[in-house]
Amino acid sequence: MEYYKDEPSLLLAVDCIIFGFDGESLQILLIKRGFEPEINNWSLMGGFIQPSESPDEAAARILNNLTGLANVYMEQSAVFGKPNREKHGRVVSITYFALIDSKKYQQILSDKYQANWFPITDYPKLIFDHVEMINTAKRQLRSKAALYPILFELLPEKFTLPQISSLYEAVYDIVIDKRNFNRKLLSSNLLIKLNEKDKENSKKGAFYYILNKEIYKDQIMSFLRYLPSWSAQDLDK
Amino acid sequence: MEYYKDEPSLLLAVDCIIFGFDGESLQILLIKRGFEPEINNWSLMGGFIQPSESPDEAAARILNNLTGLANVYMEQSAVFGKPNREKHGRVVSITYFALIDSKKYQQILSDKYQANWFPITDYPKLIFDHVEMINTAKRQLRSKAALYPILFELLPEKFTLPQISSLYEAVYDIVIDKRNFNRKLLSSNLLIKLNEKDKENSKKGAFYYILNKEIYKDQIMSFLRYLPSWSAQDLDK
DNA sequence: TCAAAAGTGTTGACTGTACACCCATGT
DNA sequence: ACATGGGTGTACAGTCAACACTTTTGA
Repeated sequence: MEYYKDEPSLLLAVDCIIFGFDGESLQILLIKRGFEPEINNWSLMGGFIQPSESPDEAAARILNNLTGLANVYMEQSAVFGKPNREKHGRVVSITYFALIDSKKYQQILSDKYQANWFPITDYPKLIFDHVEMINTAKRQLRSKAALYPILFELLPEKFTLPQISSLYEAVYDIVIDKRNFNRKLLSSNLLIKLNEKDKENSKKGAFYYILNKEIYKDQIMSFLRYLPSWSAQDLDK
Repeated sequence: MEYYKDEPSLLLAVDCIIFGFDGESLQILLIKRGFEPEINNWSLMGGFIQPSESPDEAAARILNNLTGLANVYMEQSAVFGKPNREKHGRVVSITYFALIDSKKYQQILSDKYQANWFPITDYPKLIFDHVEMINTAKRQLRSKAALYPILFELLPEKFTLPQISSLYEAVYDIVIDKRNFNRKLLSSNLLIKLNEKDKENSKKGAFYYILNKEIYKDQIMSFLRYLPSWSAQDLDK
């Protein structure tokens, strides 16, 4: 630090916005904060970046400590750093958003950890600027998902066509014509049909599909052009 | 700081990737760094976040100090924070990208400041991880511009149709059919035709247009669907 | 008069959109 | 047998994509 010794240092934190999907609606994972200040109030999962780790590593560590989750899709979202966003001192926070299949972890989370899923449309009061963080992440999720097929990260490995359309309906808050959407989806070659049906959600049963990983890896969702004439308001809400 | 006093603090910097367009090709603004370490080597404009300012304010201040520019389109790009990205101590850097009409500032910049425009395809060796920062910003610029009409920020207030298509050709590194592109552009109602021609670049002269700010404000570039079947590789280069 | 860039129109292919019915099954 | 959700087909409309020539004017 010989050169920079006169520069002001500060605390750098990470907060994770964890989106989940249970087959019906979009959810968000929150915890009762485990340390002061604001202990026991609902909050995003957060923590401080340690000297030995990058922000990405910190986000993965924090997520793992607080929920047991690992190997989850996660990406940098935004930086929140207004001087007074925390009253107790200068803390700048980098947010990350994660996408997971919330059904897979429902039990583990509430048993071992103080974490709980809430509907994205109705969650408790949060500390600091965490609501703003969630809104920013939601906006980014929509933009990103308009170009890349990342929403599949919210589904189980085997999923059905009705599940995908519900997912898109939940994320963009729109109504989708399933006939057209399914056609578009299938013509993308992203999906491989299995000889197996999900009988949980209907009597007839819906065929399972899995992702064609080869194509998925770096595919742009041109098929998403199907979504009806967006306006910027739609994406920015 | 009563609660967080045991947490590790660090230095938070801001680096600005300033994209410019001169009517022909995409450029980037670099300076000879004015302080140690790495003094006098080419670098992005950077500096440390001060206690009284948000990251956004720091970015604007640094840009203004080093170039005289103000009121420029700027947005957060990404965070770079691997523990050893700078050898002289732990510094995490938030990058911003800015878009400006480079012709407007050509003289001022090289006279009063140590700043210089370079082609985005050919610039000098940079310090630290600044090349990676530029590549990330380029990728984000492409994604963002595929959904929002932000590239107009790179043009002067009055611009011509040939200028817009050159701009899109430069940003996406593609060849555009001007007949189709112009038609699409005009049908978006984003442009207002002036009764005045730019005679600098051709003998016949090209009509000037200005943006229809009302529509521009929150318009999605659905017209950009014109761009030929992108693949993720195209956007990610 | 020639060179250089601006501007303009048409057609066929494709993709998007709107719309309604039958299917398979568990109860 | 009926209620529930899954799946399929067609026709019209709109957008995209490919294509070449004329216009203007300064040198």
